[in-house]
Amino acid sequence: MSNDRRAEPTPRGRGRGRSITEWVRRQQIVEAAIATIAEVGIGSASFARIAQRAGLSSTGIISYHFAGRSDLINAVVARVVADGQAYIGPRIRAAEPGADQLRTYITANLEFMAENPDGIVAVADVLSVRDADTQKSPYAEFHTAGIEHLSDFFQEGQKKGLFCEFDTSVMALAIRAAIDEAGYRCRAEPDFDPIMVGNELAELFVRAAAVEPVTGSGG
Amino acid sequence: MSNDRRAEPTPRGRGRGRSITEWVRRQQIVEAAIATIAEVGIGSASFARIAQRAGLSSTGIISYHFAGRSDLINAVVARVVADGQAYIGPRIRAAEPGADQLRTYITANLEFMAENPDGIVAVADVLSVRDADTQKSPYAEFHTAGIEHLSDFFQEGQKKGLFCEFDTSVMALAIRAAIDEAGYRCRAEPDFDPIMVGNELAELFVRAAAVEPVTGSGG
Amino acid sequence: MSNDRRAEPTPRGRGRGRSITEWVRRQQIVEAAIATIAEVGIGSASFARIAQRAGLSSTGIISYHFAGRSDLINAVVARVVADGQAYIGPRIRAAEPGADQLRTYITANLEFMAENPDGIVAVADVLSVRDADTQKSPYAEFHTAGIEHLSDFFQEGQKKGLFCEFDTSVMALAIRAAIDEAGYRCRAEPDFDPIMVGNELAELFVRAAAVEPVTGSGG
Amino acid sequence: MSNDRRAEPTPRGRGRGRSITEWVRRQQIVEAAIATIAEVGIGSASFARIAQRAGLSSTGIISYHFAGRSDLINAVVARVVADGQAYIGPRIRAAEPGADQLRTYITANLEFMAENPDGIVAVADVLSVRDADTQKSPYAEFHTAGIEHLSDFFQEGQKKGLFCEFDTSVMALAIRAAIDEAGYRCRAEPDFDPIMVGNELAELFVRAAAVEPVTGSGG
DNA sequence: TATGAATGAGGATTCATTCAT
DNA sequence: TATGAATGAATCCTCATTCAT
Repeated sequence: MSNDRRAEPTPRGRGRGRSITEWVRRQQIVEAAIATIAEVGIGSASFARIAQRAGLSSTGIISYHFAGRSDLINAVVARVVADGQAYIGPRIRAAEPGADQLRTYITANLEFMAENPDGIVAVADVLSVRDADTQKSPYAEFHTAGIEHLSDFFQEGQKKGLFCEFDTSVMALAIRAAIDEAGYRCRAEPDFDPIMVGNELAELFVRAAAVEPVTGSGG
Repeated sequence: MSNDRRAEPTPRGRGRGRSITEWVRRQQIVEAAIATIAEVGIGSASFARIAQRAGLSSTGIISYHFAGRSDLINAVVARVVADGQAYIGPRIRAAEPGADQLRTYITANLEFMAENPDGIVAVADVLSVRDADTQKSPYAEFHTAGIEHLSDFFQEGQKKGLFCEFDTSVMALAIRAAIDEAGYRCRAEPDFDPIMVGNELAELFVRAAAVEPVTGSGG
Repeated sequence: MSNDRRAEPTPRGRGRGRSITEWVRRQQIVEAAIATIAEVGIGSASFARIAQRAGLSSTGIISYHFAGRSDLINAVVARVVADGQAYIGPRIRAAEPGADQLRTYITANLEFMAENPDGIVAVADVLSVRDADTQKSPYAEFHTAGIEHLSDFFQEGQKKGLFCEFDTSVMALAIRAAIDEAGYRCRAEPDFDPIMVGNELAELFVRAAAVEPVTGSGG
Repeated sequence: MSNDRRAEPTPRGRGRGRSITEWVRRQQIVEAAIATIAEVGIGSASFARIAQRAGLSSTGIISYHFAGRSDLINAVVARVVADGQAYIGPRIRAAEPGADQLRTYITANLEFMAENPDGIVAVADVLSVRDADTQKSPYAEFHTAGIEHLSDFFQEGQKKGLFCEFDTSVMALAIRAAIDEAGYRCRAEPDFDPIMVGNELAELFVRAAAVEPVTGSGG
């Protein structure tokens, strides 16, 4: 009847997982959304398709658990980012500062990708969407946050003499772009070998960032 | 989303420019489409918006000149790719084989981007779209073609000893990804300086591909 | 919009207040409904909004206590009408027959309105709703009952020579309409002074109904 | 896909009736809307029902000709108001200032109503709708404009000694409310005789507004 | 009794496309 | 060729209601 502000005595928004049932449903929907986006693309990932994949009998239930499309997509990104950090973080912290950490960052990303290709593809797809008004991706914060983090990592490394001189944000941009692009390939090309590509990318960027000629790079 | 083979009373599809008016109209629409996609994103670039920007009074005219949405988008990609090749090709051929050509490839790409940001953004956006059925980007051929071309370039270079050993397709992938990502930034961030980034990226990848330690970066 | 006869496991409909808790809950919901309708209008007064205002955590509880939307709205009207009669009735009975009672009827209505604006607005709003099938307001009985009562009052007055000749139902209609309209204004216009308007309306209709030229207004 | 601002190279909004076809369709839709609102009420007058009554095969066509629900409803109100003014205006101008004009105003309104009951009911219904946010009727301007006009009429009359002293806005409110209420009755009650009621109301308010005791009311 | 979750119908609106002018 | 009007499928979302707990 009207397009007024919401009014709901129900979960919807960021219902910090009040009940366990609700949390399970949200996860279920988020996972279905990830799979759907990865399969048909964000542009075709309608509530109907997501509900269908989740085995739900109605799209209304998605609207019930999420405040709207953006809320769902935010949850998708948050989920993948969280999973990724849980996977990658420890590995990086276990690596030695400098080239080793850089290598680990890249290879861990691609390993995670190998195990979770849908998530990576879905997020990359989501990030490519721009709002018609603001012209910016509403979900870009995760992306830029990741890149800035990487940039900081290089800056510290440079201070410690672990890396040569270069613009750290450009380096971060290039690495992140390569990883994301690899995500697409991972799904599009059956032959794509993420582990191999990870190693190659790692050596590539280690060469580019190394403080001095990398003599015996990989071996 | 799918629809084919109809009794076509008139030009439509690839009507290789029946008349000159027809050709002009197609160009006009393609340019409006590029600007629109660059501005609001492929997901919101409806025929209505494109027609509006082109100063057309009806969306029907787009359907008249193009066999469908895909046809128009193909034309968009083809146009940008052609423009890009016209800009970049000569510069590369003028450069010396090896590192210099690589530098030129990257910087020329970003120079082109600086002069034609809409095109780059539009194409990058278009390429992110996947067909719901095939799961593949219907426009990806241009992309993969470009990458394979770049990969071939490295392979030849390696044969001639101009580049060190690395997986050429991974290197090509990384470079292309960095350039495309830069395209996004170029539009999203007002401070983004494509020329500077081009130079940085060029040196970055030259270091990564160089046959031996790059001592003096630019010369 | 239509639905009836179901196996009712519990109170629901007119369960004349099985328990006291039940009665309290119903009152609570009815009051929330009145406030909600008055605020956002009958068209936007969804169960969700009403439940929210009532501090309930589920809309299900409304469905539990009321047989349906109509049942709730009926309760709303009944409640306001009852409150109104409790307020106005004694005042009228205390007044002298004829013009004085008429004055009292009108001013008491507007006094009640001044003290209970939500109720009046809500009811006026509710009465404006018509059922899609029957084309009649399902809640109109209260309205027409009120008007007929007023009409009877005038008829008796005319018999006793207290009022001049006029169509009593038209007079009743006009008075009731003026009072209801005042209700809307009361909420819509911050400056609206129900007491003043009540007095003005009272004199207006006394002039219109008086048996002979009204010389001194209040006496 | 997105809820962005419109983009349309087509009529939609107030397309001041560019083409004649468009104007005809708009009229057709407006008339269907009036009939539908009058029949099932504003709350149930969905685009689907209106399209059905108008013999349209799709609700999309309504969205095509009107910028949205509000635009359509505005057109409904504007149409009825225009028709009403065209009917009533000349009659009032032909009447003599003072009581005669007042009588004419009321009777002409009810005559118009007798000939066009749907319009009156529809508008009254529309005006009863409040926006959930602003709490005000988005279409109320016509209403208040009409009342203010009437109020001015009385004020001038009072200056010229044609009417006795009373609050002119309260009088205007009462008259307008009575007329609108009559509109409802006109549809709800088969026996309702608008001409008779018009005459009764006219005399009623003439008595209430007359400068001195009205001896021979109608003659 | 109360709750949260689920349901499915129905809401307006946008979209690419078609077709008679 | 170009236009405006029409189409109907598809979009997200809200709603009152039901039901197991």
